[in-house]
Amino acid sequence: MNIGDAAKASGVSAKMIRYYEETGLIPQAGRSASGYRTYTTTEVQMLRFVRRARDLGFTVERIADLLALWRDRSRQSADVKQLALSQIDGLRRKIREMEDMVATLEHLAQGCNGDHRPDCPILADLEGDASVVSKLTHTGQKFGRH
Amino acid sequence: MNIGDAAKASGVSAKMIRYYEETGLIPQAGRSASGYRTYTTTEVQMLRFVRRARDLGFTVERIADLLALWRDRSRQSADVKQLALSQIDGLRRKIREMEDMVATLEHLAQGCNGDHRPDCPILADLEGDASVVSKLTHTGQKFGRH
DNA sequence: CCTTGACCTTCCCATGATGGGAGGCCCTAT
DNA sequence: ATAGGGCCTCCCATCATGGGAAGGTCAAGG
Repeated sequence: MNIGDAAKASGVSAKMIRYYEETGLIPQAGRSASGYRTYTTTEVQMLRFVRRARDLGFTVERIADLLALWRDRSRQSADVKQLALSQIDGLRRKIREMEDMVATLEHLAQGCNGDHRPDCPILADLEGDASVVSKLTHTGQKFGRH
Repeated sequence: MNIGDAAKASGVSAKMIRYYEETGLIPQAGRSASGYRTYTTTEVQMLRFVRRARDLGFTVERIADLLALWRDRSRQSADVKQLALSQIDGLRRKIREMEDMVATLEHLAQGCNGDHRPDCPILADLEGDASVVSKLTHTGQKFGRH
């Protein structure tokens, strides 16, 4: 089948299929006499694998590792599990960071009455404590304020 | 003060300060006779504002909106709050997506014994159901499997 | 048989936020 | 005067993805 059908069947866009091939994530596809890439069901399955792994947040680099293990029939499941667990760790870390942001934003938004008046603790917080700035500019000061 | 000190005082790297200026997020800095950018405490405060907003996950584009409101003394706090709430929504959506990934990965990892044997439900899941592939390749089939 | 439209090819460009580095000028302290 | 550190601009890279142009290919229908 041609790249368009492989894209539909795998959920990976034709653009990305070419990109994955170019960067070596997947092997080079066969070519028809006229130069069209051709795909077998096995190759489509590999593309689905990639797609699924992307959906789970793996980077392309990690997916290369996963594909290597996939192909390696003498792999140890511990190696696969390790990749999955470290992926979970990475996701959890990012989740925590974003949860912190949400908590801060909620706190700030809660203090903002959200009406026609200009006063807003959100901006006040972003603006920061002016004393912090002057303190920092004091250490290593070369120019006075002007 | 020069860009290096402004960077230290604001927590924004000199590289990024130039980038923000180039893209119009912040106004062009003044220049010394020799062409060095010079910064006042007011400008450093603006940089701190940007930095803080970045820490809260706002994109540079959103920060431009925030800065506009910051400068607008006749702003309505409702507008600021709206930006904050929509930022919270965006973060929550991403958090939910990642939590789904974590849940799936945990489920898969839990079923993987993680030993020396090659069998692994994680890979099996990524591999997908072969019947799905053949079903998809059947609809719109142009080439048989070979 | 030829046209039409859908598909494929490669190549270049853009995104967003950030960093690295080269080549060259400037400033200050020794 | 020289050394070192700081600053300047310009170019390149990242990561995964899409857009689009210019041109070749293929199948269907007139």
